[in-house]
Amino acid sequence: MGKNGLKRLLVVEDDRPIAELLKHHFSSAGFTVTTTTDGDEALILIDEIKPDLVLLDWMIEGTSGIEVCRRLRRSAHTAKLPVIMLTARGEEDDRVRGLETGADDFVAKPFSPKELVARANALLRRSQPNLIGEKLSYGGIEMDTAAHRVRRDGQPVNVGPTEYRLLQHFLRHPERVFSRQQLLDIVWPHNEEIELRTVDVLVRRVRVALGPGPDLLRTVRSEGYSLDQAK
Amino acid sequence: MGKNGLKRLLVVEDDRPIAELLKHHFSSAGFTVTTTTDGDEALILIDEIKPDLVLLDWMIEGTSGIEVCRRLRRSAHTAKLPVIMLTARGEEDDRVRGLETGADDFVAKPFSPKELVARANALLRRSQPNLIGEKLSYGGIEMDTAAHRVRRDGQPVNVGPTEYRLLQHFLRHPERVFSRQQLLDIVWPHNEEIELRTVDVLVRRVRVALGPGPDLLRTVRSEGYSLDQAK
DNA sequence: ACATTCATGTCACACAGCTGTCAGAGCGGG
DNA sequence: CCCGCTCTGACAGCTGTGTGACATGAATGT
Repeated sequence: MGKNGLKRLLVVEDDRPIAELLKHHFSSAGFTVTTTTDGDEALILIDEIKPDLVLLDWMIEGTSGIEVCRRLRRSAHTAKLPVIMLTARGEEDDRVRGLETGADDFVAKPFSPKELVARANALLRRSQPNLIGEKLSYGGIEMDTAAHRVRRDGQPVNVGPTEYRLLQHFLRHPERVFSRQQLLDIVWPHNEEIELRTVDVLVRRVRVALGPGPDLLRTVRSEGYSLDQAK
Repeated sequence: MGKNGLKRLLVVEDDRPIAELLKHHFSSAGFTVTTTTDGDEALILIDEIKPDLVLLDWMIEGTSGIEVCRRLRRSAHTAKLPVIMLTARGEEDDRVRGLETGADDFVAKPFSPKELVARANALLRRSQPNLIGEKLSYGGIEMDTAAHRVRRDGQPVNVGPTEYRLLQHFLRHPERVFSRQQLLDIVWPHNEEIELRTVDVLVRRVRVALGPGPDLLRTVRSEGYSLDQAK
């Protein structure tokens, strides 16, 4: 897993539009996405960037998707690397063969990007149990997403649902400024007709909830807020 | 994006009443709206007016909506152009196919104009974000645009928004002289009716903020300023 | 079903920090 | 030594943010 809780994803897909589509959706879902169109390059990239998950098109240039998957399974280093296979054909045969080669999941085109993201996250949760109980921490704040619990310096912290999501987002992307609008888009399920200033209030509530000690939610005037130790 | 922050929108819809409805609502929401009923004409218009967003009906004359979308994605120039698909049918199949072709969002008729506007704005926000964190540095000054933070020789530097933008511009173009007028145009959002001398003051404030040590902001008499190590 | 508690979004007001401008002093080149 | 340009400190106005209170609505417990 990358820093900041960002999940690294490698997309191996030679249909550029689809690759772009995937990149876009997975980026939005909090993945760091690398793409390649070539099977051999994929194997090299996997060594280099050590992704947490691979999306593998069935039919690609160079070494075929199915072959890439086999090789991954053969090497101890990558034997457990989660792989989702993509195929243009929806026949059961392919599905069976795909899973036989060691793919963890198998999605037929056309697919729904949302569903694919959901499956990817489900797979990550399964294959990296520490993800289901994601342990986020920064500057003395600890969040256990499994227990849905937050502590600061060991002391329990009480936050409401929205405050929790806000804090979680900051913990996943520390030391990075988000505008009020971005936070609304990300943290609020239905962001329509919600005042920007509401974010201020929520930030304050999180601050209060976190109790005394250094204020870790830095206000960046005219920009937004960030989770940050340094004042 | 057009001047005045007006967002250009192209509506491709052959049901005139609906097109009018859309035009009306999006105009109210601050969009400059162009409409067409024909897919082929849409492609031409997109080249001409370079919209920031396209609303694309599924079923239209000429080249179908789905095909228009595919072509947009194929061309590098328009590959990232945000597209929202509209369809009369609400079936998941269409939704999947719509997204597969590269549409960024998909709205089924009948739709709520308000919601559509909200989604359009959300999409625009997401498609033109400053997500990448630039690391700028020069002569001991470091700027992390993601964290919105500046250091000099490791020491945190406190600057206001305008000073930040000024410094950022210098860091992006070091060792290069900019006139006061140029700096006003670049750094100031609304540069109307602002005195040239004001730049002097801002430069000074940045100098002060950068603390002791060599003055990296070189005054070029009767020309302007530049970020420069050599005195 | 009801009562109660909790969470949430909004507002009004207070406050702090930022911003643009000015006038006078300082500086450098010719 | 003079002229033109730049630096500096002060200041008033303004924008953006912090804060407490409140009404509403959802969730919870009885």
